[in-house]
Amino acid sequence: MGRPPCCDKIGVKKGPWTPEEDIILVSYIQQHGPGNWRAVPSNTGLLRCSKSCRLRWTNYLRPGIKRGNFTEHEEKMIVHLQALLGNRWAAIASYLPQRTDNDIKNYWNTHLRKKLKKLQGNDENSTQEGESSSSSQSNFSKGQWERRLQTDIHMARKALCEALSLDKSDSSANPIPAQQPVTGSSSYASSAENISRLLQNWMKNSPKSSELSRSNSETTQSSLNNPSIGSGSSPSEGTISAATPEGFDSFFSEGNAFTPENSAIFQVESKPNFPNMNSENGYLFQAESKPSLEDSQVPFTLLEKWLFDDAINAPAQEDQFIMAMGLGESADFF
DNA sequence: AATACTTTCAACCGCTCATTC
DNA sequence: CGAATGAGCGGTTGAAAGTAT
Repeated sequence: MGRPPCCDKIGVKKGPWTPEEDIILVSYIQQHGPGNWRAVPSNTGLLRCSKSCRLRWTNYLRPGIKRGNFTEHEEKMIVHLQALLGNRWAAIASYLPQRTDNDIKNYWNTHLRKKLKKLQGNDENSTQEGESSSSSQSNFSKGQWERRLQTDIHMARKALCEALSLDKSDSSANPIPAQQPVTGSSSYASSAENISRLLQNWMKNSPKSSELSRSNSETTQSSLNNPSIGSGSSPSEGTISAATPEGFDSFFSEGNAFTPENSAIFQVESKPNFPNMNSENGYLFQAESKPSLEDSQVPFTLLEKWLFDDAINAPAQEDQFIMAMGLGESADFF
């Protein structure tokens, strides 16, 4: 039996996403929620692979994403976590909820690695490494690997402890500032601003000029004109009003500037608990990458209990454990 | 102003693990 | 239980933007 293939490569569009495609995707997810990516291209008419849709959502459109310059604190976190976890960008990103793994990976490769290299270059007389920390990992001795393993366990304990403590208290009890749960309008707003900015740029140019600037926008335009999209040709799939030409125009007309405040797409209740999919008002965004409070209220398994108990007893101060890992010196990096 | 070179980052590719049938 | 497929991850690519000559 099995399932049909993810997506046939024929007719699948590649390359940069257009604002129109973004809107279609966001509209769809607003109504149906993230997940079931396989169904997204067929239900929206997007000529994109499901994988591409997921990537676009998680790396760019998802609420709570912060773009632009990394703060010094974020840099430090990345350096520390990279030293601890290696190139496990998803794991690192889980400690920086407003950043995507792709973002962190790019930032590491383009900025931090060079910075470290420079630093180590200045320092190389005293050390034999003289390479980036990632490449130097191959030189890890057995003891270093053991230490790293221990660190991973420590991190797991810590994360579990924090996740479990969430349902007892609010986020103010969170020991790691950057790990605040993505909640409510503020995080959402940053993403909406991203899209708003993107779309405002797009609006500055007419759709025609936008078409010219995009190599494959013809296909997008045709998808917009596809009557199967929007206006609910498939009743069970709901409607994507912004995806219709009329809806699209009115959606971005002067009076309907795409802002966090008035966008119908991005209305999000600022409750600490994220509502479930398909609530009365349609799907409201939830932070995908963070476990919901309900999720953390599952009964403890033996392992979780062990981790949790141990974490409580352990001196879990981040600085202490960073210092214990001999990484304190990397703080001087800045 | 034109060209070459470098940097940045969004997106793709291929792999692994999880899930479904 | 095994095969097929989905989802997610890390590495890599290439177009666009920026900078130097």
